[in-house]
Amino acid sequence: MAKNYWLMKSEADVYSIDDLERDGRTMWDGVRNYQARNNMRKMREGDLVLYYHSRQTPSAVTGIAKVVRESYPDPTQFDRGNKYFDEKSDPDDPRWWLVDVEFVEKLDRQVGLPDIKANPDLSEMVLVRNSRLSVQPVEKAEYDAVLAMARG
DNA sequence: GCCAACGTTGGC
DNA sequence: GCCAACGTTGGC
Repeated sequence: MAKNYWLMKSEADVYSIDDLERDGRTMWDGVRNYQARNNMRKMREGDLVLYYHSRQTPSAVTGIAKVVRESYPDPTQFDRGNKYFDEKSDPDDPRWWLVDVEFVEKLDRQVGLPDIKANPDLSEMVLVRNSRLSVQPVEKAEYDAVLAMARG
């Protein structure tokens, strides 16, 4: 099966590419949106991820990560007291799933949203068309185009 | 900090 | 099953 490409958003001041670099890998917990969850369930080990910072100016792709563990139930949904606790989720049929991702690279040059929007080859990116989805599929051509911009 | 766009909830 | 009300995300 061919490798797939994705984009995952993180609030820059909550968990940045620098945090991922320091930790090496992380559980992508706390996603509570069905479309985003469904996308994570489609991820396969080795898929590559554009790491995107929202809530910075400008928001931007700042790095690359890799899927290193395929989807499994998000433990925070069963952890009463955790901010992501979901009392409606049944342990025998978990509602929320996540993947583990590993740090690959921090981009020397971030690719800002205005630049992405200005690139006609990227006008169909989910990021441009539905700005709120936090885990999105990315076409290989789009992935390559973003990295080409990062590398000048 | 504001608010538009979007997703979810719940009353009917 | 519709849709108004509400909450959240994220660009600006």
